[in-house]
Amino acid sequence: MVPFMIRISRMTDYATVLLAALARDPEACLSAPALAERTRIGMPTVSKVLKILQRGGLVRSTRGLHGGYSLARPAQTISAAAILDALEGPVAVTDCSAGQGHCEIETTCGVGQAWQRVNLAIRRSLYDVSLAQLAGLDTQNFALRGFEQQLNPAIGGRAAAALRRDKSADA
Amino acid sequence: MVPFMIRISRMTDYATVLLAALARDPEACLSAPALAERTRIGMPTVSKVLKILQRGGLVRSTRGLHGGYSLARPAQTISAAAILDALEGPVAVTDCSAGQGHCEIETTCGVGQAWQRVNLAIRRSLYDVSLAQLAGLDTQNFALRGFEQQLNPAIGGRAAAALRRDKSADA
DNA sequence: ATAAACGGGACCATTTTAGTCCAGATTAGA
DNA sequence: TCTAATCTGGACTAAAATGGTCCCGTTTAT
Repeated sequence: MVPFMIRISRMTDYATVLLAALARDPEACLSAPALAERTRIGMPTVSKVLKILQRGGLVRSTRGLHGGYSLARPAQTISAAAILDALEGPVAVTDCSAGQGHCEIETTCGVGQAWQRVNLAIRRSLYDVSLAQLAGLDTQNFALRGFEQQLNPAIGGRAAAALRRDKSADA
Repeated sequence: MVPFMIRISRMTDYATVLLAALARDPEACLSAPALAERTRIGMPTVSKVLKILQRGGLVRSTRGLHGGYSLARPAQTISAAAILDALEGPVAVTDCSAGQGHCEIETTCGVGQAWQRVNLAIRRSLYDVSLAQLAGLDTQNFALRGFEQQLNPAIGGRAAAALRRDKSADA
């Protein structure tokens, strides 16, 4: 297969597997041990990842006896970008773009700006893949378009346009 | 600033800075020490990165006294993807997609396929940014369009257009 | 009360990354 | 031919990130 450039951390991988499992049982409240068994991922790890997803607002948790986890919203409305955000968090493209020091080279630092463009494009494509698709539940492409727009206008279906606006605003 | 998801390793960052410096002096043959001074990057590190770029075919080297480095081809024809490839090398998206073991979960492994799509989209956008743009030398967008298409028809320059087509077609 | 579950975070081992250094090969110029 | 400047390859170490485990406190149905 073609060489790839983006490395998804193993934790993120686990997250999608777990989310996929939840997506398959939308109404159920699955406990961490139950999910560990279904996914064959180590129980402590499952627990850890679910906690992260909970903080990220992607899953809803119920505590106490018979507690467990379920998706916070329909699988079609959870984008790959949202998953990545929850797991990897905001990451700067280059030290240069985030930091403020040692960048006293003449024109060199027009560099950062072009990477921005790359990242926006990437982000756009990430918004166009839903958990439902990742889980293989939704063979229809780009299903989340309408949904996400409705639920969260800030990031939603118009993500691409919004991002493009951001870009020019920041530039 | 907007949160980003892709982290570019520091080495890759250095690489773009070095390549940008070379791009600014297309005809010159700059030595590693000279580049180290211009970029304020540590000399040993500069040397290391340049060696990698040489192996990756992005830079041509001249040995011996008065030796040095220069771009192997015009800055417009070097894509961000090529730089990433040289530095980071082929990386699998998920362990799942590369490995063969421990993936005996039922339907879970429809997962890999959707990530592929994400990665292709990313790759496409990576092809649409040239070193010239990264270096801030080419304010005109998508300059490598014709070039790279000519060099490698399989991945060529219509990437952006193709991307746009993908999106609107599926909407 | 109790047992099963989530929540937060400390903790360590392993891997990856960054950066340095050295010895060998190459070549222009004196 | 000799020398000095340069690239080439790889070994090596220190630091940081990552993956994974464990513990203890809180919550809650029975």
